[in-house]
Amino acid sequence: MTPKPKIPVTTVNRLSTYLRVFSQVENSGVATVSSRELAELSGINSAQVRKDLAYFGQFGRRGVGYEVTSLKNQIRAILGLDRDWNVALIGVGHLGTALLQYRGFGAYNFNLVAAFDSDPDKISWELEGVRVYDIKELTKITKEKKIQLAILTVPISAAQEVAQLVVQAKIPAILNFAPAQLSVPTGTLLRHVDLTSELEALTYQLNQH
Amino acid sequence: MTPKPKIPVTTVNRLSTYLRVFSQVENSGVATVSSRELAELSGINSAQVRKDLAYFGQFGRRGVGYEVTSLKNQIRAILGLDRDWNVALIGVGHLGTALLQYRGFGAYNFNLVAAFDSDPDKISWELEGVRVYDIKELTKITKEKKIQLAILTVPISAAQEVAQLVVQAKIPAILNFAPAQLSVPTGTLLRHVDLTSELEALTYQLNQH
DNA sequence: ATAAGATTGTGCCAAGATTCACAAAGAGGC
DNA sequence: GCCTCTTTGTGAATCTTGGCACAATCTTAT
Repeated sequence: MTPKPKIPVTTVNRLSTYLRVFSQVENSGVATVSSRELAELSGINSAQVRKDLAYFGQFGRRGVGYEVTSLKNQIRAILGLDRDWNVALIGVGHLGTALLQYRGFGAYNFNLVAAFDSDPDKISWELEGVRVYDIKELTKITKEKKIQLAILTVPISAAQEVAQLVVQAKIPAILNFAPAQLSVPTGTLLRHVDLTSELEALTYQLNQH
Repeated sequence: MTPKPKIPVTTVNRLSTYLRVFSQVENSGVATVSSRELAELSGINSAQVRKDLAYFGQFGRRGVGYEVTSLKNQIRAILGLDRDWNVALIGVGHLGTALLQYRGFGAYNFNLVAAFDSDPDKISWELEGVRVYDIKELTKITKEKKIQLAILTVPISAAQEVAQLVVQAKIPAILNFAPAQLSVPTGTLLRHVDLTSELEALTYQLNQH
């Protein structure tokens, strides 16, 4: 039914940046903001800003700019942040524990509703109000708690195996922190955050003097 | 003197992926690998793989493929991983502490040689063998320990201010985990990892059914 | 009303990245 | 030595993304 707009992936990635800038601007009490100001605050070209926003509708007013609060809410809706998302964290090691404690996730629309591990010493613990379940219960708990996102913080050796369990449990999206190349069926969304490769991109450039 | 090859940034980002795949393949004892196999394991088009690798030299042998161990070392050298890098972690909160404990960094060529914070309760502590210094000592310790990379895990409110201190201390590269838009002078390298925006990219797609 | 000033939305082109497709080069069998 | 098979390296074609530049639209002042 929709006119099939074909939004570039790069545009979607930038929406988060705009959202961050809007929150910042909103706190300073400004009511409207122009694409030029937005460009300065985000480091993105102003024509790019206008084009990105125009993909989703005509949000601006010529001669004035964009109404901060209204556009912030529009972007939130586009990103699906006008509702809550239930998140599971799989792998309660160092990184997993830190993310459990990291209030950044819980703060907005992401509810960490369950954690999973295979280590009997960790199962049944409660960390920051989140219960740790046996990974064997993943499918059952996913249904019960309506989990829609899985954050993978398992060791590299277990990553592909656990990814398969996530797919079987019908969780439709994975954010993978394990430094492994995962293969999932089309239909499952997958994103990869690799701390080491971020550092490597920096050392590459440092290495070129 | 070099013929100025102009490597696309996207290519550099993929080198880390190839490196990961090579380590995996090497462990399974295979001596050579073709661009088609590499493509399957990495999810990247085989012509892309060949072109990426060809930017840096003629590493393959026609009819055979690429020699795994040799090419792995070549890529490591290109990324600057044939030598060690001294890393400082700034901001010893939940996420910072987790990264200190995360052996993934130390494992390869990244030596976490110092941590910094402004909280007197944390200063002088030692976590995982890494001493926590007062942020006021950043310039001094940077010189002493030859720090080349800074990982920023400070609260958003302090991020820009701390980034300025890092620049003043002449650390040439920053990996920023704070969900803030930092501005640094050209000459300082900056990369940004935002966990929330990664999740948002997923909810956007989930939201489109 | 009208004019001056600001700022959006977008057509168009340039730059960049990806993929195709094929000649060149090596391997291996006979 | 020659034929077949494999696989690289790369020119050309295609697709994607970015940025300029300007007409269209709105605001405000007089």
